[in-house]
Amino acid sequence: MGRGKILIRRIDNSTSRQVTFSKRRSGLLKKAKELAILCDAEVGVMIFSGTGKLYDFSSTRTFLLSNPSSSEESASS
Amino acid sequence: MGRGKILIRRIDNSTSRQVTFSKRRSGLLKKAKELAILCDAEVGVMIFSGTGKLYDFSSTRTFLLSNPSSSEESASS
DNA sequence: AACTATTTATAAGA
DNA sequence: TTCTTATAAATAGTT
Repeated sequence: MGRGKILIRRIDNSTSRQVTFSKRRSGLLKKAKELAILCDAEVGVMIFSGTGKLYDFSSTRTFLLSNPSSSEESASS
Repeated sequence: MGRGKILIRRIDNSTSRQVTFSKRRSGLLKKAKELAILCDAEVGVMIFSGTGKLYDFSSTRTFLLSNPSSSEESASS
């Protein structure tokens, strides 16, 4: 999906890995949200970066832990 | 992403909704797996269909039980 | 952080 | 309902 085809294996270069993490994390959370809306499904996604930072999405407030500070609630995409 | 553009809102027709659920569920789980591998991230996805059936993915066996800040497996940069 | 050439996902159809 | 394919969307590499 880009200028070239890639193999699905760990990206060695840490800068590239970080950039890809940022792009794909956004894409995954967006698709999770779309699935929940389109199909009326309950969807939860949790992503921890290498440094332990959490990025998540939950289609319902009480889906996983009811954490009010979770990061992707009702963002526009 | 298909023969036509769609709006992101609940699909009324239940047959279409089911077909889309099946396709997009697969796509979401695939992308979750790719993110985990490419970026060495911990990723968990849970999806419940309207009938309550669970589809999930976890990049690590202990995903839901471990402390993210203490899991530093194979970090090399 | 933007851009765009390409690959990939997928909405409709068969 | 599994397979196809035209098209929308995601994104890899670039600037």
